[in-house]
Amino acid sequence: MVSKLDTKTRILDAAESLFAEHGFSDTSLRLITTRASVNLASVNYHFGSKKELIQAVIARHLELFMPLLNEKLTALCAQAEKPSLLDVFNSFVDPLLALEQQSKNGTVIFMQLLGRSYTDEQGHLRWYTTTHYGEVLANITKALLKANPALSSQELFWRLHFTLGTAVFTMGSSGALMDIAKADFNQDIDVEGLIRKVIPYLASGMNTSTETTSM
Amino acid sequence: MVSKLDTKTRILDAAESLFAEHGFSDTSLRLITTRASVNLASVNYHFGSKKELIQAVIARHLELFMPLLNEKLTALCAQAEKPSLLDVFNSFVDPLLALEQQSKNGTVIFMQLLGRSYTDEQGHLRWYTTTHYGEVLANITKALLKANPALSSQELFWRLHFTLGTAVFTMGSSGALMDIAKADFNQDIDVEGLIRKVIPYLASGMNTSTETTSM
DNA sequence: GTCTATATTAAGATAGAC
DNA sequence: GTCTATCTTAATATAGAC
Repeated sequence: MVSKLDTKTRILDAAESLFAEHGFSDTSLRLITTRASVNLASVNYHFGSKKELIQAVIARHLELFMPLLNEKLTALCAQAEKPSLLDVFNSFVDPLLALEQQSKNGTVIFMQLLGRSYTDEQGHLRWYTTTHYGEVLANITKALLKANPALSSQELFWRLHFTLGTAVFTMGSSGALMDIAKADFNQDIDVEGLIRKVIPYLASGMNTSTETTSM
Repeated sequence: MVSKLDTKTRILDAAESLFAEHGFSDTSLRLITTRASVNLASVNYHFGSKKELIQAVIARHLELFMPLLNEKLTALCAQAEKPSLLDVFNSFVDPLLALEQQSKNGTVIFMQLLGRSYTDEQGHLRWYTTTHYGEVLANITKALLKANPALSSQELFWRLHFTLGTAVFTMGSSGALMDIAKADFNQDIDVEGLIRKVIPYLASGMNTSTETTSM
């Protein structure tokens, strides 16, 4: 079985890139099975329905990403009495880049799926994530609070979602953004470069004081 | 003609809220016409196609929002030699809130449409906006550069998109976020409150220096 | 497990009477 | 301008042979 990837994997690979590119609704099973070079009926045989295929695609990424992130965060919290916000956000870099190895463009696809899962009708993601990875989410807030103890849990809640929005939108449209950067500024930047570019922005937002400051 | 809104407006009103809620693809013409209490065929009579209806919905918001924003920005640039970043971002508040008067939940719907226009396959928006409102976009960058002259045009490009991501995501999912805030923190916040809460975050990100800083 | 063939449903769009 | 009725296409899903 070294020869070729099995049908189930081929479907997952094709589905994830098409979902990320066109969204869930605009990606038909015919499109998926054609790209995967498998029979149309095999999706329902292996996954039961399109809905369950969507879940499987998202789950495959989360299963790789979440444990890696959890490791990094617990290590950071164990080692540093008061980590910097940059340290906390930098903990996301390796787990995100690890997705590149699982599938081509894995990092970008993962972020696009995150964004679509939040907005598209199929917003099961929030529920799925919190029930399956509640511990990791708790560790994220724990690390951020160690880095910035002045944050109230309310403020942390809001800023976490501001952060998520920036990250999802930026990485999700990274293809277009990198193209523009190349055309307008002759700037070559890859996914890792983009991640490292957005992190200071995120850290700054998480760090700012609530009061109206003079700038 | 004081009695009832005309068919065309009824369709636009129904379509915009459904598009914002379910996305373009997941909203059928049948759903729209049912909610608008008009005949199915009237969409094609008045707009030609679903695609053109989508454009019309977006255009109606932009036509109200963009001139208002332009006024604020030019006034700010004329009046202040070096406006603060908070001043620049505060210029968006009134134009955004003006959308509330055009249609119920207009502000949130507008931001949701912005987000969907960027991600959904129907990403004509970037083209439409730049060709129709290039002057306003230029004034946005002009104001930001006056407020933070240290920004290179490259950095400004990236941070503008970080900003857009935060705003679109936050406002677009504001319904869910406000519900959670109420349930978890007993915090009552409305759309204007949310806008005012995100602005310091945006200003901070736009202000931060590129260098790795100690935090 | 994989294939062909087909059932079923729902979508966008239009013709033509009023 | 508005309505009913219908055309055409494409989607998900399944039955049943191999």
